[in-house]
Amino acid sequence: MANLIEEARQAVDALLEKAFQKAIAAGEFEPADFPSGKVDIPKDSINGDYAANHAMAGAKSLKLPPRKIAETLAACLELEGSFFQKVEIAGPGFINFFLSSTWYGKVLETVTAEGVDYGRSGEGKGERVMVEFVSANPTGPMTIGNARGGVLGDALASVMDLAGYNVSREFYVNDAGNQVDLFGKSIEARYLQLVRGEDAVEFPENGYHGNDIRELAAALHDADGDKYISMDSDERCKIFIQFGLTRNTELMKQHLERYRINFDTWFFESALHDSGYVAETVKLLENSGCTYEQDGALWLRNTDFGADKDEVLRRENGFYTYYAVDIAYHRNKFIERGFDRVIDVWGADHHGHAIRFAASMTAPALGLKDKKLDFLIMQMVRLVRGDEVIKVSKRTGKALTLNDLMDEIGVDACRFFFNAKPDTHLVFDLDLAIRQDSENPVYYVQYAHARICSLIANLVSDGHAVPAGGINSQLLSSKQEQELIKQLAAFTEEVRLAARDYDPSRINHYVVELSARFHRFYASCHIKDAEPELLSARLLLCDCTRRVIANALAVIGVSAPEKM
RNA sequence: GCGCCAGUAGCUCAGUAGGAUAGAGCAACUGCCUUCUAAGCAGUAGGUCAGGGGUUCGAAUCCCUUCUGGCGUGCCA
Repeated sequence: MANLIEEARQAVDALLEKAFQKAIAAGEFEPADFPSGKVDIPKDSINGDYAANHAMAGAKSLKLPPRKIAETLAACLELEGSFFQKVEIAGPGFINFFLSSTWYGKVLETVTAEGVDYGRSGEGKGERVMVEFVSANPTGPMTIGNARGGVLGDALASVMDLAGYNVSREFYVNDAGNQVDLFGKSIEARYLQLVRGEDAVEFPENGYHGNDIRELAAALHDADGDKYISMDSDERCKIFIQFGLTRNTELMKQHLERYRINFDTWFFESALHDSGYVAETVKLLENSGCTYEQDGALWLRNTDFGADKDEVLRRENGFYTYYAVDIAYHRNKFIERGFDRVIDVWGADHHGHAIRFAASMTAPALGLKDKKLDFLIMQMVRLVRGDEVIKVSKRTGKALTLNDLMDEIGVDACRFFFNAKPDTHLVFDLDLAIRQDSENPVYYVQYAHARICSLIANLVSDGHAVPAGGINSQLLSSKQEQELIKQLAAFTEEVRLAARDYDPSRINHYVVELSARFHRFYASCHIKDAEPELLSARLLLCDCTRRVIANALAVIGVSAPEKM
């Protein structure tokens, strides 16, 4: 549960404050408050491992030039026994701290002691969080957009779990509404075409043209033949919808499992209708006076809550709109199920809705004042093949499915590739994806892991053992060794930031950098032929690296092979 | 029109709760395997951080503005 970066930062701050008080006592500074500065990790370690800007921040209150303040503070510092071995003054007045072997040793001890839990922190304080993601329409197979939303939501949930939140993953199944009716009519048309011939039956306008619809119709026809012909269309569609939704939902579960996503709950929209919860929620809004009737429909006066337009809750025909259902659904998440925070992972094509919807959720009648609703809006995936842009649409059935994609590039590459920063437009080149082999960074990372596993196995078979601790960390003195250890130490902090920013792609970059540092270490430091004490220390360093790569890959759902 | 997101090396992208000389991978070029996995390492070359203003000790990062691209602005979800 240790955040080693945070500990080092706090250590710098504490050392400086102590030096500051000492300087005042010695009459070097006029009495003043300790200037609040920032402790950063410089890009170039020539500027130290940690850099403090307190001297610049305190220039005004102390009425002294920053460099002078820095020099005085540095002179008063007591580094004996601390995480640091020396400081330097540089640039406009930075105080640069250089880590000591005490700290490097502590990092390896911590990783060893925490094992699979290394990276975990109590940052989230057990706050109950729901991440709702994918939630693909059950009217067809999942697409490449769901591939992105899937890893994003899943990895976000993992990162938040590790950061100490109590996280639940949910898939919302839209098994009601217009789209579902259209789905039924599409299957019906394909079924009738099977019986009466393709040209004898008209396909509904805006229907779902995908092959999966034909397959559903064929499955019905294979099983029950012409049995549904004589039936009333409404009744027939009801049966077809039931059949199609059940089958599609089952398929989505299978494919998501293959994609290594396991939802805690599958929540069905129909349940909100059947239990009267939608009606109850709308009534609540109606009673609070923030609705009005116009053109026979019931409207929510959303402009009262800061939105740019009002919304229809109930149509003239008495049916509730998706908007009303969404409000009910989110009220259910917070009120009935008690989540403190809900994060919805939505595509950018819903961002307008997200803004207006967030406004609606502040309606006092809903009683969600202390609750937090956040949206993780991910930009669209642009599908291209070389220079050609491929237009995808579930309706026209031209989409590349998630399952096809997993067949082509594998689950690991797929998860790694789609775990990109949410707010960048992702260009997915099919040509590139298909020949994505050793060019893919996922292999670079997996190779590092496999390399370490093999290395350790060889040493163990030579009679060496991974030490449980107690190594001489002073021996790990090369630049490559120290850079590697610093990266190991950063994992917990990286997880914290990924959770804070809702950006799990940070873990990708982290683990690529960690692997790079390992490869550099490996190329410059031999282990097998090192002196016993050094061999032991390096062996532990390798083992810790293996551990952290595995932990990081686990967070983003990518496998860590022992052999490649 | 208004709103959201983006624009960084030839390509794909890091870096954005202000920090020091803007980084990596791919592609190009040069080295390194009879010794722990060469799916690797070391090096060369590549930049008006879209343009312009501002804020300050300091701006790719914050503010304003222009341009370009994607998306939204449904009684679809």
